[in-house]
Amino acid sequence: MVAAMVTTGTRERLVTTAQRLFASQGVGPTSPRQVLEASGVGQGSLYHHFPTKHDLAVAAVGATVEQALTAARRDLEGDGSGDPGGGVEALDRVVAYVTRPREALAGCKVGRLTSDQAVMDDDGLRDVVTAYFVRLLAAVTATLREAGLPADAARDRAHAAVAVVQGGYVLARATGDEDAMRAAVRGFVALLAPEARR
Amino acid sequence: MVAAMVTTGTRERLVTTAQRLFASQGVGPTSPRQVLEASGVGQGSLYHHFPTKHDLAVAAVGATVEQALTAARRDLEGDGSGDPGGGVEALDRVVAYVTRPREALAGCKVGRLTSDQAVMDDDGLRDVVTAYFVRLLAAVTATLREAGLPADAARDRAHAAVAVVQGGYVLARATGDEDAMRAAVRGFVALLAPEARR
DNA sequence: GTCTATACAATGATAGAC
DNA sequence: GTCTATCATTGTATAGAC
Repeated sequence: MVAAMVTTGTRERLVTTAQRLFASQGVGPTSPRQVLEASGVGQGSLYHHFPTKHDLAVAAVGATVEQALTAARRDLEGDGSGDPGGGVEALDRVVAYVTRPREALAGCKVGRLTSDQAVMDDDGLRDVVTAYFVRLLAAVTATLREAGLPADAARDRAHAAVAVVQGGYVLARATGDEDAMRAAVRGFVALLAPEARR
Repeated sequence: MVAAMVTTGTRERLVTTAQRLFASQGVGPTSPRQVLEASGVGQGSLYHHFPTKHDLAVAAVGATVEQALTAARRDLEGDGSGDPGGGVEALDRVVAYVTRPREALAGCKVGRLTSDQAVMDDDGLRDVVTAYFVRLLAAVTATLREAGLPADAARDRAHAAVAVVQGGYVLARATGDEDAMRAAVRGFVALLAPEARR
């Protein structure tokens, strides 16, 4: 209970450094050597805390996924009152989620991993990515149901909403223009909530 | 004029093999050695035709992009008559484009490259990817204008349409479920063309 | 727990014979 | 144009001292 706060240790530094490198280069192309050099720890330290690259990747990708999911839920959850009008209306929360400013040119920290062969070939890592999208889709679907959509429509539109964001990242990176994501989101929102209060 | 047909040579075999490997593993993770072994040619042959991996990648990615663009245009172009009713209506052609059956679990052969650091760090390769999406977006935008949308709305909805397809690939790969792409597309089409003739 | 040194395979390419 | 042999570098660890 006393030592619990002092955890800005080597292990944590390795994880945050790995998160940063994974986000910018992907998991496959990032070597353990790069991580230890960028974090300033020695060879032995990394392999003490994380015997293999897989172990480091699970820790770093897991942390990234938790952070991303937390951010999405902040957008999507109402005030819990259940009262229409008690918080922001459900459809507006979905609009808030898709329109949230994003670093479009960097790509989605999680979505990009679906093209990372080192991730998809590793059962443990792939499961972390799968769980992220399953939970994200469930949250968006629930919010759309709250907005009054029937189950099938809610499910399909939730998939479309998340896909527009993911595809927006792809378009922004491909064209080198972060407005490409904004255009995609605008096009979708105009259809989903034509009267959206902006 | 005589020799022009006999071109099922070593060079072409290398390109098609590279296309296949790039599509399944990405460009970065595919080694020249894998390409020459899979195509059955010798070390020297590959490096004779393509002095560097970059040269091989430009040829293979360029071919893939041309094929993808040709397929998209087949969906999007009318019969050229300009007559409403002379061919399939413009909005239906956009619906045809987004609903075309795709190997969702494999990911988009071009879109995946935006997460491939080896591609994005190479000016020549990145330009090929950029050109693909610029031309694809232009084609979808033009078709939506033909459908009667004003310029801004056509541009935004075209971005949304292409993003839904790209994001559909991401969702399908992430969840391991090819229906995820179909759900995203269905959700989008229900909004874009509620009365779509299916 | 952390450090330096080392091992061993794969990558991307070159050399030079045929 | 194609082949075999070779090479320098990087990736992923392991060994063993402190």
